[in-house]
Amino acid sequence: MNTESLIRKLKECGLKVTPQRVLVLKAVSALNDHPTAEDIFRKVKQELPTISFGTVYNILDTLVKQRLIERISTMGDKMRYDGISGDHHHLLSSDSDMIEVYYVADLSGLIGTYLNKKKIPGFTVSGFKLNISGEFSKSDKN
Amino acid sequence: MNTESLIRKLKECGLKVTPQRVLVLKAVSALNDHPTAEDIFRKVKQELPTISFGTVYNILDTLVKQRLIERISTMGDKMRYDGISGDHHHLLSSDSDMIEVYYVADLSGLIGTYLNKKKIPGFTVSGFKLNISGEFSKSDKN
DNA sequence: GTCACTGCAAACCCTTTGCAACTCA
DNA sequence: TGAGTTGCAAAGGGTTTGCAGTGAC
Repeated sequence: MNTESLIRKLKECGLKVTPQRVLVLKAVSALNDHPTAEDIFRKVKQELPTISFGTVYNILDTLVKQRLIERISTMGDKMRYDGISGDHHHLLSSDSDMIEVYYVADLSGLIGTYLNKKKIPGFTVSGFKLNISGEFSKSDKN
Repeated sequence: MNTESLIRKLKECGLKVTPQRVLVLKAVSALNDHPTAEDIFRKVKQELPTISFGTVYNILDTLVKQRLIERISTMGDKMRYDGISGDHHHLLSSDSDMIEVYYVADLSGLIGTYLNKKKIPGFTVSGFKLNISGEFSKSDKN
């Protein structure tokens, strides 16, 4: 995603546009493998060596609150972030904290239709994510 | 779940049966609301006041490795555990780390059938969990 | 009797916070 | 200019680890 549209996104949320924020947002988008805060920190530091860890955390928090990125839940200990937009679910490795994205429009449709039809008492659904656990075969990346 | 069957489960996994392990396993089963390690610690401490936090963590780790309980992923900062067996998914509150169980055999069947039919290249599915996010209405418990 | 487990406390590590300096609007 | 943001460093809090003592088998 280009810098201009990232800046526009920040402005649309009423956030001040700082180099740090643009770079963090760009890094989360670029690192499409659900980076940890540290991954993002290292990536941004390449272009802006003066940035601090605290700032990265602050910015990530702000971006999550504005729903520009997502915090995703994993089995692991660290938080991971997801800048990917659109319908996707996650493949989680059983024996490591490897994650991959699984795009499946029709599966989302299937579940969405089901949840719409079958109301859940006392709960209003706003979204859902399917975590599929299993094992990656060796040939796969990483 | 009664104590005998808990003990049997431990033995089946080749684990030494200690009062601490039995009580932790019992607590996770009894606390059906996805307790944190601290919840479990407090519960067990009622019956065994000498137990320590470290032991609870150690035992939880062991039980997860033996697949007697599950670690579940939440948006929150703390780890939560799930001793519930059987097909169920989770309702996650958007604005707190409240979790509830959602039993739906047919939804699981729906997704399971889909995943069986549509193979994922480079990945062998062993299970899945649907995280449904949204809002609980006030009338609901808590 | 042996070896694994417990209890305790310190270490660890990721994340948050406080505050002075700075900067975008 | 001034409200909001950054950088830094220290604090915080959940989890892990090391080790001596204990207990299950």
